[in-house]
Amino acid sequence: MRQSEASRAGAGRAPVGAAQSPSQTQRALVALREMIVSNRLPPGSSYLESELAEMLDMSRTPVREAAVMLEAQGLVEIRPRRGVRILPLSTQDMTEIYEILTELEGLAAQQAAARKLSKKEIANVEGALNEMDAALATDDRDRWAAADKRFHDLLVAMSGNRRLQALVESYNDQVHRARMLTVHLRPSPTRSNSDHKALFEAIVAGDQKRARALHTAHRKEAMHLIIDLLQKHGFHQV
Amino acid sequence: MRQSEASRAGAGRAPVGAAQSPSQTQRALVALREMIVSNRLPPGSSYLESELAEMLDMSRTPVREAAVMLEAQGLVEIRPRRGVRILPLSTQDMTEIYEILTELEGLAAQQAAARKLSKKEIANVEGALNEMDAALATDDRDRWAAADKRFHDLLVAMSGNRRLQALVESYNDQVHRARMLTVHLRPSPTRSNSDHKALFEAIVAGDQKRARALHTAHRKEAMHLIIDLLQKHGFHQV
DNA sequence: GAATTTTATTATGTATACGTCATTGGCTGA
DNA sequence: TCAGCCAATGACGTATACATAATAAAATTC
Repeated sequence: MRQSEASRAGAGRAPVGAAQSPSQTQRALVALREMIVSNRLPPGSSYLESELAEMLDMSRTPVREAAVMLEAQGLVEIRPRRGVRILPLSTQDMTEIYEILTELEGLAAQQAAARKLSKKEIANVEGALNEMDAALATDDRDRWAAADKRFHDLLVAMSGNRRLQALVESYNDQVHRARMLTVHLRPSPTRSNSDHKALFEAIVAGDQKRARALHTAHRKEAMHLIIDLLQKHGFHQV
Repeated sequence: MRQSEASRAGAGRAPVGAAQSPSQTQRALVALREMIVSNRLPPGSSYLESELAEMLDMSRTPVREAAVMLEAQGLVEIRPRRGVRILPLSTQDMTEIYEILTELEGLAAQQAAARKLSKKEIANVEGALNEMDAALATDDRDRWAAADKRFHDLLVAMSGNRRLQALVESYNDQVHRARMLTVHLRPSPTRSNSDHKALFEAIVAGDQKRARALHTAHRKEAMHLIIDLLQKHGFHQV
């Protein structure tokens, strides 16, 4: 029946340098995370394990396993007999997360400044910066947000601390919805772009103190901007 | 057979104000984490899911679920067909974790200083400080380590940021083994105690900058101490 | 008519079943 | 003796089965 198709499709998909085998659990994890982050499973809504299993065309087992992982990441809550609930974030939650992110990314910026960056790393960051400028010129907010995310991801990767990278990614997932929401409500992020450039210069120059200070200030500002916007527009939860 | 005894025992145990229901998964999670951080399951060793299930007298399902959670926490690695492996930490790993911890606890100290602490909070911290002094007087290292941990846990709790608390706890679990190991190798932690007191004074005085700086310095020192000790004694992995 | 008890439904937690794939030991051939 | 192949064992991933507990619904009594 259904499962056999699905597993064959899954097994047969593996293209050229496929990672390992896309296990059902992995599929569920990726699919659910994507659906949550993209707001297709809206915050506050609940789903029975069996519903999700049917959605993803697999049995409850891998869905459950993925749900456990997502709960560990703070994206959902598993409530006995009431299904998997997509966690909404209050402004309080947002504050908690941004405080942590600010801190961790500040550390990343400092460590990145302490390193000797490769040509490729520099080129990648410059690519992201240019992309942001281009997006700004046409006021393409989604494109800008994507490039902004890329810039921050690259920066954290440059820290060389893998755990730091994973951690920041995880928390970014949690606030992604809110960020996407406010990116269309906020004023044009010209200031943000110049911040990024100054920060990058400090990193390349190896000025650790300055890199950290600039980044921390940048993030704090972004945090206040987002939280104020959410409150002004009456989103007490996202 | 076995399971029926076990489940009856589990269901029947729930004493007076029992949390929720001690599900098998919860039991497995708690038991495994305890065995790992206490070094009863030594780093580098591997266990088949079926072995662990037998150890804990339950089926593979809850063991697997708990293993997934522990993997998310970074304590184990699930290797297909090779069992659940207790992750050893290299000095590189220790460095990564301590860098993050230093940062997060520094933030916690700052935020604690920004708050008005309750009488109870202050009393608790003072209790831990006294306990450390007492332990120091008899050079009871295990007792000192327990009080030290309590001090740091209290401090993070005082930040008021729940996520920060959970995060720090999680990373502390990961380095717990190494800390226990070195606490017997290090010189008497008199310096540590005076550091703690100065830090606490800064927090009570509401001096955020100073609280953070003191804490960061304290943690950095501890990190170097531990890593140097491990290297000097030839532990390249723990 | 309302409240309470009883029954029925249903989702979950956990055990078990089962096919697949990897690894290991033996066997064959040189 | 050793390299390479093959078979067999076994662990895992995932599906399914099943008992339990909770909720919803229905029925009965005052």
